[in-house]
Amino acid sequence: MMTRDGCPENVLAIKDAIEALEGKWKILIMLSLSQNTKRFREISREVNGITDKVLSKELKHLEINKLIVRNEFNTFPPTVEYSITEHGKSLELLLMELYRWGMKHREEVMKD
Amino acid sequence: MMTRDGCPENVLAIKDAIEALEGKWKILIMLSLSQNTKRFREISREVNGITDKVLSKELKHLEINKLIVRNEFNTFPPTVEYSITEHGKSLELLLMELYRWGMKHREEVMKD
DNA sequence: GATAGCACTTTCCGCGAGGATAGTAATATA
DNA sequence: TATATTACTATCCTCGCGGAAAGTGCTATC
Repeated sequence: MMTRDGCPENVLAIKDAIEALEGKWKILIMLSLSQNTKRFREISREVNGITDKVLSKELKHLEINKLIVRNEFNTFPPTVEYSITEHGKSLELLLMELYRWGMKHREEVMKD
Repeated sequence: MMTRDGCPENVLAIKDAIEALEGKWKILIMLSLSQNTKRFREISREVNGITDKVLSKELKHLEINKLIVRNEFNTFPPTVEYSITEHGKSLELLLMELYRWGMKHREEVMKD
């Protein structure tokens, strides 16, 4: 894995994985939606401190990455529902690994 | 894992893990050092396009995170060696997982 | 005597992410 | 009649990342 020749293409896949998760909000939004389908305003209330503009952008990003789906009903005050896809659920394993390493990492860095 | 109550602390560990790896250069530097101990100029030649300033910053970041060690010899033209720590090597598994999910992710996103 | 190499640091600069705020159409409620 | 709600979009502004380029102290080489 960590070999010279593996560099370019492997790194691209790794970067794609990181990019799908990085930033201040994506994980929080995914966790919020992992409970169940939610509407825009519900998410914005749950994910503390996020602005509408940023939430809207992040949701689009997650949708393009097929981690969530958007469902629009043309009701009179607009109704839009967001839910996690199967692919989105497959993140759970990766998040577990990140969590595991992250914990080890914190211990390692804390101890002088 | 992806439960409501797990949110705050789990997310911190996950974010630490992501933060240790995110950005344009960290993974490339780690891959370069995973081969063997190297000097500043060697890394800068191998990691294509990085500037001295950024490389210097990234190396500091990696050192603080105990993923690499810096060894300074006070020779007349300065000699400094960087090498991977045991903790740094423990990244390999995580990178494998990121790679695996990243590949699945690319397939998923590519197919319409 | 000029130049190159090393491991940085410093300064300047541009761009983009993201925060704050306000606006939109349409309806229900007070 | 005024206001709240919904899911956004638009505008403005600030901050920080990261690139380009040059400087530093000292030596070895041409």
